[in-house]
Order: sequence, then C-alpha cells, then structure tokens
Amino acid sequence: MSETKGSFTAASIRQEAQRLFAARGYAAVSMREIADAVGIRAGGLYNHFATKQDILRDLMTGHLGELLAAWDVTDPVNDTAEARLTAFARFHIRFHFEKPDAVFIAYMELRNLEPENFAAVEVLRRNYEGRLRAIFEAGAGKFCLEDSAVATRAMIAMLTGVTTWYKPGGRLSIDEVEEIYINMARRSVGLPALTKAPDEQGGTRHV
Amino acid sequence: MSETKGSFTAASIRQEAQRLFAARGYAAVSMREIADAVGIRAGGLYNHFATKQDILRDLMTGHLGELLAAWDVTDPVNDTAEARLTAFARFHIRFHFEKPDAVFIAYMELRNLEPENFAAVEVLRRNYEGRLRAIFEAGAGKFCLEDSAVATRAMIAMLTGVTTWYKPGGRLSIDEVEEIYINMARRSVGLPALTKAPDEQGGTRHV
DNA sequence: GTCTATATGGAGATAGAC
DNA sequence: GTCTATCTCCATATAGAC
Repeated sequence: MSETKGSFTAASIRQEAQRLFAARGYAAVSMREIADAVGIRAGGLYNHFATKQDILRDLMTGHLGELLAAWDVTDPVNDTAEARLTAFARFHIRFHFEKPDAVFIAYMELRNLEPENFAAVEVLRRNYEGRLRAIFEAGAGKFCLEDSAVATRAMIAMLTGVTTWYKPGGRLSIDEVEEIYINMARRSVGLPALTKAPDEQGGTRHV
Repeated sequence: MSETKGSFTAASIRQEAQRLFAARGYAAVSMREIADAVGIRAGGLYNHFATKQDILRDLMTGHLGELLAAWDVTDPVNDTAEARLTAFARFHIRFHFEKPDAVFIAYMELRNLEPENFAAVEVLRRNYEGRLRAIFEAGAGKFCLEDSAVATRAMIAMLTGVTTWYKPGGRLSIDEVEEIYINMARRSVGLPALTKAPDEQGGTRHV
C-alpha cells in the first residue's frame, strides 16, 4: 500500500528518513538504512511507501504545507505592513530553528524530485514566497525597495541561511541571533532596527 | 595517476563533472555518465582521478581558491569600508552569475565530502567569509550592525541566493538584479542605497 | 592514455510465507 | 504488516592488452 498515513510505522519512517536525508542527502541514503533506523527489514518499507521517491515527496509537501498553514495562523493580518514583515521574519527564523531537517531537505533536494513532484512542491514554495511579497505590496510606500519579487527572494534566502551555521551552545543564543536577522531584514527594506526596552542589554550598536 | 593536472582530458572531466554534479547532485551522477559526457569509457577516468571523491574535492577547492584569488585582486583595499563593501557585493554577485555551477556545488555538496576534504574546503570557505568580516571590522562605526560574524553570513547567504532563481532572459537584466541586491546588502547594514546618475532610469523607489 | 572485461558490492523493488 | 529470499540493475574501481 502506498502511504498508509495513520500508522505508527509510517510516522517512524518519515522521521528517520527525514533525519537521514538531511544529514547525508536523498541520493546517498539507501532504503536499507532507513529500514534499519526504523527497526524493520527493507521490504517492510514498501507496505507504507510505494517508492523511495514517495517518501521524499511526502516529506517535502508535508513540510511546506505545515509551513504555510503555520504562517497563515500567525500572520497579524490586521496589523501594519511593517509589523507583519517583522512577524514574518521572526516566524521564518523560529520555524527554521525548530525544524532544521525538514527545512534543509526542502531546499536541498528539489533536484531529486521527479518532474511531477517538483511541480507540486514548487506550487507550495511559490505560495509561501507570495505571502511575503503580498506584505511588501500591502505596505507600498512604507518600505524602501526596488522590486518586491526580488526583495522577497533575497530576504528569504538571508533568513533561511541561519540554518547552515547556527548550532545551539555557541557564542549567541537563539534569541540574539533572531534579533540580528530581524534587524538586518528590516533595514534591508528601509525600516529602522527594532528598539529594545531601556533596561535590556545588547541592542543595536555601531561597530 | 591521480589528477594529471595539465591534460586536456582532465580539464574536460572537470568541466563535465561540474555540469553534471550541479544539475543532479554528486551522489546521483555516476562515473559512467561523466565518461560518456567526456567521450571516453569509464575506466579511462581513473587515469586522471583516483576516485570520484577526488573529482569533487578538486572542483570545490579549485573553485574556492579562484574565488578568493579573484576577490583579493578586486578588493579596493585603500578605499573606504563602505566602498569596499559595495565592491564585495558586486564582485560576489557577478562571480556567482558567471560560475553558477561551481558555486552551486560549493555549497550543496559539502556533506558529500569525506572528513579530510571537508576540512580543507572549510578553511577556504571561512577565509572568504573572513574577507567580508574584515571589511565590517575595518569600517567600525560606519556600519549599523549588531555582530560582524552574523552579518557576514547573513549577507553572503542573501547574495548567493540569486543563483537559485535568476535565469537570463527574464523580466530583469543581470545589471538590474545586481543593483537591487547591492542596495539591499547596503541597507541591511545601515548604508543608503546607491544613487544613480540623473539621466538613468529605474533608481531606488518606494513601492 | 584508452580500451575491454570484470571483480565486488549495493541499490530499489517484488514475491510469497507467516 | 513484517519477514526472508531474491530479481535485476548499476555502482566504483581494477587488471591487463594495445
């Protein structure tokens, strides 16, 4: 059966495949490795996913669907465009901190998707981009930018990049890194950095 | 012989491997495919590279070495930090437009490097990051940023991202995209967008 | 330096017992 | 739903003729 969605084993396959794909890449991970991690034999995987490709597609569409849904319930739609932009940047960074494996796969494994699956994933990815672009367009005149489509891609690339280097336990806390990225994102479209409450330390400074 | 550096065949292997690795990924490309693209049999590859891994290492260290060397002859070291930052952003974008395959491999195939090769590549990558960080630190007080190491990574991620979507022949020319990215990079660290000569069109505007 | 031929291993996927 | 066993194919890499 392809994708028996409810079962515990299917969830375990998703989890272990996600971990392995993120660590070493889809093409480099074998079905036997996934099965070993789950604790079954390779043949057993095929009770849940018809092909290895189906696992990848399931992970990517599932992740991007969750990302979109999570933003749509976070977006302060009745607030100012400036506030919505800040909320978007904060949401994007936090989501990426919380689900680094899913995020990594979503942008590293696009080329391993078969054409039909790639098209489906692209729709979701473009929808997410569209959410940010809509904020830029809703705030026309409030931002300083040359092109909303390019600014969208540039900003998402910048924010997503945090996953490639940040590891907990380093010099900076997650909250500190988040603040820095939000301020860079805001400044990149002409907004001032966020100001902090007077009793806090470590606000924006000139170096 | 591992890596007969001067031969025409070795150069052709590098070129075809780079194209194939960029398009479909190191793990998904076979030595037979590379050989076919070069016009020899698979066994003949081993006269030039001892292993498939050696081809990848050669491509990545070669690219990063070129990137560093090219920047070091471009850097206007005696100019202001602001001018050097703008020069860096422009250089980075142009280099990435000109060598998209090499760039793509350099940041997508890190996890397919064996530990020793990964370490060597990381040294080069960190050196390049260090060039930008040094500009931020040389211009202390002129930029508005919270942390030079984080700003370096965020800015490079933003600039590099252009390779993931830009295709010639679209709505915007390379020069237009370059200008937009440079302005976003400048604003992200507190600098004003570049002003254009009065007779030119399409300068920074508010949308 | 390239060829043909091959060694050796592992890949994705399937069949059928339980 | 998982198992064992296996099919078929292709991977990296090597040996030795030319």
